[in-house]
Amino acid sequence: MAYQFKDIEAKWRKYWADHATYYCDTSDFSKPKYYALDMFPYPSGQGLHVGHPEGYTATDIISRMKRMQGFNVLHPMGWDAFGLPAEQFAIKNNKHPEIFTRANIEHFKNQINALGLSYDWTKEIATIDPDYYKWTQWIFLQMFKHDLAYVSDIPVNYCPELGTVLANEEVVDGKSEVGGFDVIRMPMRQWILKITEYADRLDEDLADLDWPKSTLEMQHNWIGKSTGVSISFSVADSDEEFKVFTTRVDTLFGCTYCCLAPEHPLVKKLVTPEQKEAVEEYVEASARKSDLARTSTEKEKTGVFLGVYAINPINGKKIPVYVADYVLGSYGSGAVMAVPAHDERDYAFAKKHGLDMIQVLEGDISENAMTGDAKHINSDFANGLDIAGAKAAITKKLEELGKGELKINYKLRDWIFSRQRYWGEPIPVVTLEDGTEFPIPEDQLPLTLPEMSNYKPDTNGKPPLAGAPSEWLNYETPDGRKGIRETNTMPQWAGSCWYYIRYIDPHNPNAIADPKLLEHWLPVDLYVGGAEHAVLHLLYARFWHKFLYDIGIVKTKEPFKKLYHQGMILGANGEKMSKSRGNVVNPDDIIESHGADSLRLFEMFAGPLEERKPWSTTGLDGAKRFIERAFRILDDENFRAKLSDENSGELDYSYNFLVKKVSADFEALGFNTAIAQMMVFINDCYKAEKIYRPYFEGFVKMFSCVCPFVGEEMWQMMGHKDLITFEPWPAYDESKLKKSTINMALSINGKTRDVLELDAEVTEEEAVKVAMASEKAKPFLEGKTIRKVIFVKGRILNIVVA
RNA sequence: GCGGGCGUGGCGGAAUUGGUAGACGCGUUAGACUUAGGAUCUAAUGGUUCUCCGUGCAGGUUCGAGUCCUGUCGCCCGCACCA
Repeated sequence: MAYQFKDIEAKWRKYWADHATYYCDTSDFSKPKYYALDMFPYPSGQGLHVGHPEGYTATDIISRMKRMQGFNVLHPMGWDAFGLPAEQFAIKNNKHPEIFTRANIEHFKNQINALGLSYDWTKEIATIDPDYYKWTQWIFLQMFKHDLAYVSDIPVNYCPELGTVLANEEVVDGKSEVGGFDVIRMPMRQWILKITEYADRLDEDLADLDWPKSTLEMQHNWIGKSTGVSISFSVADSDEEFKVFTTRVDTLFGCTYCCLAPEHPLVKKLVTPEQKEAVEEYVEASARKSDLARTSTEKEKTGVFLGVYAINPINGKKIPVYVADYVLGSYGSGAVMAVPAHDERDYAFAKKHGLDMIQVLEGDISENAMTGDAKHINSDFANGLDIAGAKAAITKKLEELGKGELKINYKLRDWIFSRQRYWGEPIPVVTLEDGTEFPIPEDQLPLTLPEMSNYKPDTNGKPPLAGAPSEWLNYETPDGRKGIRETNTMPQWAGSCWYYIRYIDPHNPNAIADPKLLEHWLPVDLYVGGAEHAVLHLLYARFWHKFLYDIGIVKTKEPFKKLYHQGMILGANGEKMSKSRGNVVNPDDIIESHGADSLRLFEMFAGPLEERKPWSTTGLDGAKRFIERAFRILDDENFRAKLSDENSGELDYSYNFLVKKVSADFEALGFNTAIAQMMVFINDCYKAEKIYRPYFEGFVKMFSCVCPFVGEEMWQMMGHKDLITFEPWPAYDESKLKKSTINMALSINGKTRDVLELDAEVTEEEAVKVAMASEKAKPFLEGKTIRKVIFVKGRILNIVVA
């Protein structure tokens, strides 16, 4: 009958759906649990691309193996469904964004089901469901109550084009990550989450995670912990003082000027009348610059003298104070002490502005600043000390003077959590007439989005919800105080911060999830998704999880034990797939032409999961060919006749090695090599006189994890009534892996000269004897003296001659 | 500049972690079967002056190096004035 993939896939797709085959009873604790999670997709209008099935197939293979191994497997899927494209659709068509979003979800779900992924759809969630975002809002309220959410007028990344504020993480090169529009900095009233409060724990707990090194490193750098000293500089002839942060307090004697960021509040206060005009012009100019413009002038260090002087607390020296935009207002205290001799940036600034340079460490500063370690000079009591010693001595002195203290700073900043958008979770807080923030009572959740006639933000940054009906906007507290609802909404990240928790108990009306279930199912055992989320989503989710841990909701410190990033599938030409390059492959077309099993097999076989791999049409053909070769053994009567209930022993080694290798490789997500071994086994079956039926059944079980449709079909063809899904995972017999004879390399002076067939238990003397008789080795041994013999049993025999 | 990763046949990639380099697949070639096949099966397939040469390049350690060390070149990803 040949391999009719369309019929086979349609048949099992329907069967699995009708029978809810992959339902997971999360309250069944009788078996060990395994939680395999995919990063849930944003249901875009384009539908799935071929990158989606890659990660999804990986977790699906693991899920299927774990089920066979007797685990209770939770393998859910859902929708990260708030987002910009839906809002833009709403604005354009003046229709509710949910219409667009629900249609996309429907499309995605059909596509995903076509791939044969063993999701338990009874666990399906969407972040836009009020039953779901009720709990997103609930978590926010808990954060508010624990002082982790607050409102502030702060300079933010505002994108006029998108009409909203963006998080620092959402701004790339001064442009919005979505759309690539210009982003400017301006002060606005925003909700902020104190992620910095968790900076230390987010950093330290990275050590316990089984995550890609690069991702751990990225998070570590993003948090950017640095230890230094905060020093107070008083302003000469004034009561004012300002603080600077430095990691090189040892160079304090070399400080010849100070710099304030343009945003620093003291700039306006301190500037002298003579310098006022120049300074104000400079401050305004840098405010107008986008982040991109500010960073693109990397080499050029601009700044203006304020006209005032500060006192270096360590030696009482008067030094000039500048305003310069190479100092960031958002890091440390927004002010620095400048040591041109030992800091490259200060060096460049000092050269340009003709400022003094005092060398305080030995070394050459004629061309560049000297930033390495050396003996201190010109540093009074710190002379002769190295960096560490001078740091300690000067810090101690500053502490005695009351002018300095140890301080830890982070690059990580608090998370700007509000967006001037319609299509997001409403923030469940009301601003009362007296200006205070009132969290709405929990029994009033969910706070649902109101129906609107216009979804557009206004040009002043007023959110769309400001135009909501007054019944929605006006609020009265249970004790009769009046107020106006918050009209900002949460960012898209909110819903994805905790979705893995809701899957465990998705319909619970009374709690985020049943505590007993949470304790049993967390953490997630395996989490697979794109590397583009290495900082954003994964850092935010860890932050929320740690908060939920602190308030006793979850019992694990970290949400995701093991993380894997699937590599991107590139176009056939090795370039990134894109419409403009015309190299986009649509999974629907492949399912139509080759079938979902072939698509899955190809994507898993193409190369290591984490590597980027080019698409290959011939490779896809090859995947299908392999399925056909395996299928033929049951389908073709000549092959079928070879199946035997008696073991001829021919395939003993091949099969047992297969089971061992596939078990280990699957566990390590090494799917390409596992599949290669399956191919070897099928090749061996083709050569064999007889195929021992249980061996072939074992093969089909493992094969079905990669190709579930044809796997299930073949299982049925072998006469089974029950599904292959819950069959026990094959075992292997270690004793069958021992060969009686082995091929051992014979090398002379390290170069392989012959391969000897030897008894597996051969001794060194016997091996050497055989080696001496080798025709191939003879020319290299004749007339030589044996100096040394290296014999590694089962591996190699190396004879050193001279 | 800093951090992370990677360089192996015509191509995607293997290599028991220091022990026969090139598994498996793609492609190519030959043969079989066939009215025919771009289907299927079988076999061959790193290069080569037939003796060697081969894992980006140059050294080193070792009986033995794709694997370890030093230097160097190239590519990819992230961060980027963080004081």
